[in-house]
Amino acid sequence: MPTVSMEDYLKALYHLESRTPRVSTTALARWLHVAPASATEMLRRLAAWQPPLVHYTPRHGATLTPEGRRLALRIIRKHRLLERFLHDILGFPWDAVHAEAERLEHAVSDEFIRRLAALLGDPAYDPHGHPIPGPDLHLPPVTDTPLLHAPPGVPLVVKRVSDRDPGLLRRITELGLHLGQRLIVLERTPYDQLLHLQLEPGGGRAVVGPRLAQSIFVQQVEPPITPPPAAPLEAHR
Amino acid sequence: MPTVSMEDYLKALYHLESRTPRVSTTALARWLHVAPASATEMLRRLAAWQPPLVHYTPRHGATLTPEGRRLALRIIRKHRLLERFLHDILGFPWDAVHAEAERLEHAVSDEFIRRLAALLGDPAYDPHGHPIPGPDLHLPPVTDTPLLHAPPGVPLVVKRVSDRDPGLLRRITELGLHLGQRLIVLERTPYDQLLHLQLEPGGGRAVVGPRLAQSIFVQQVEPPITPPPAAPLEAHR
DNA sequence: CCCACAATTTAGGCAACCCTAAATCTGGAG
DNA sequence: CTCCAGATTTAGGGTTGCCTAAATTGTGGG
Repeated sequence: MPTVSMEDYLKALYHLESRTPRVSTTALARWLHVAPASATEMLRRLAAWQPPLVHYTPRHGATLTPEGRRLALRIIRKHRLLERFLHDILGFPWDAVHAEAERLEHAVSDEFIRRLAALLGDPAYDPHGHPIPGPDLHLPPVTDTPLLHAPPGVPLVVKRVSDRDPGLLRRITELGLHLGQRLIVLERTPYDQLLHLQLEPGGGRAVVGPRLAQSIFVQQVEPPITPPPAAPLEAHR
Repeated sequence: MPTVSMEDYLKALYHLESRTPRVSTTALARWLHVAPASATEMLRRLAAWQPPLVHYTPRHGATLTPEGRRLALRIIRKHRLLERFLHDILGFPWDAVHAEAERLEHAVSDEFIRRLAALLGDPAYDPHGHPIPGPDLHLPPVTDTPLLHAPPGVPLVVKRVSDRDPGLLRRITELGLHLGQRLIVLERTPYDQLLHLQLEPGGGRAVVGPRLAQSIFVQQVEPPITPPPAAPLEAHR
């Protein structure tokens, strides 16, 4: 695999921080497919940066500093705008844009990105539904949840899908799912091993396993003010 | 300055070979702004490649092998298509596209270039008038000559300009010159120190020194047999 | 024909990445 | 409160580039 740059480490830290406030060396290494020792080395470098890009306490993980977060978001902006370009203008399928953008994001200048954003009409989301940080690097709040944890019986919309695994994206497409797709969770088998879905409109059916259900993010369609008092099917978490 | 990759060495060798069949270490090093020792090192590596990318005789310079030339042309194709894109679609001024393309050419995939070429309508020339190798890496024969050596008194057209020096490009623009510009060499002072030009139509005048005159390539207007290929899309800004 | 000088290569180092194998911590089970 | 397994870091190397300084070598002028 191609070598991983400092920028990739910042991006990875940013993504991982949304799950755990402190990111462990191992989690970082696994995310980037490098050896733990390589992650340690880079964390030391990032912490030694002037100004520091991470707070790093050996053996206790790391967090991005504001400056580190700023740099991470700049790259994420580049990445997602490039994905829009690759998809909308060059016509790449959505399972191919990630890998291509991954290489380009390190090569494009800020000026390039300014012009590209203007050309694309300052899009707010990438082809997988991830929000694109604005020029000021702001992001809208997250309002979707993994399909895996979505309540059954209520109408949902697909808002976002993970993009790192092309195979996953292809499977999602094959299931007839796409951004904006409406669906309802009909039934979940014990331990969330399988989710039975009804796609709307058209009433198609689909069954997804937990890995897929964790990679698809949905939102309720009629934003509920009052949760239905009727006893719902038991909710697993 | 950013680090220079193996691909850059191949490109440099390709360009330099059009001047001297055998390229010296020093010429290569100067072209890439690296120390001679760095060029020596890379020549050894390129010659040790499997298959060899250069024929290298220590102390007597190097030549590209067919395989090396093929790789060089692939990158040049990427570079020039990217320049067209940056200029025509993103609106970069023509003195800025080279530097940007220089970074991007190493990051884009072949698939990206296929799609980009289609989007652009398979252009034959980059914004500076350099021919773009086709997918088969073929190039049209060179039919232009440096303005410096153009005959006086006959109508000429600007066909191509060197692109490595943004300052030069800016000066060319300021002089009122652009691709397709018609002109006549009125007079050359001894030793080609200065060329007096008449621009047509409009009859403007310009005086250029030898450096500029060597960076501008022209062709006589009443073309011998072959009609000039379609000029690249509109002129730069 | 020789020798000095310019061109080139060699020697020895540095930076950013990577890895494996061998220490060394840390935290949770008992 | 101990002890161990897993997590992490350290040690020692590798690769692609780059550089300076010190040999070399080839060649053109005398």
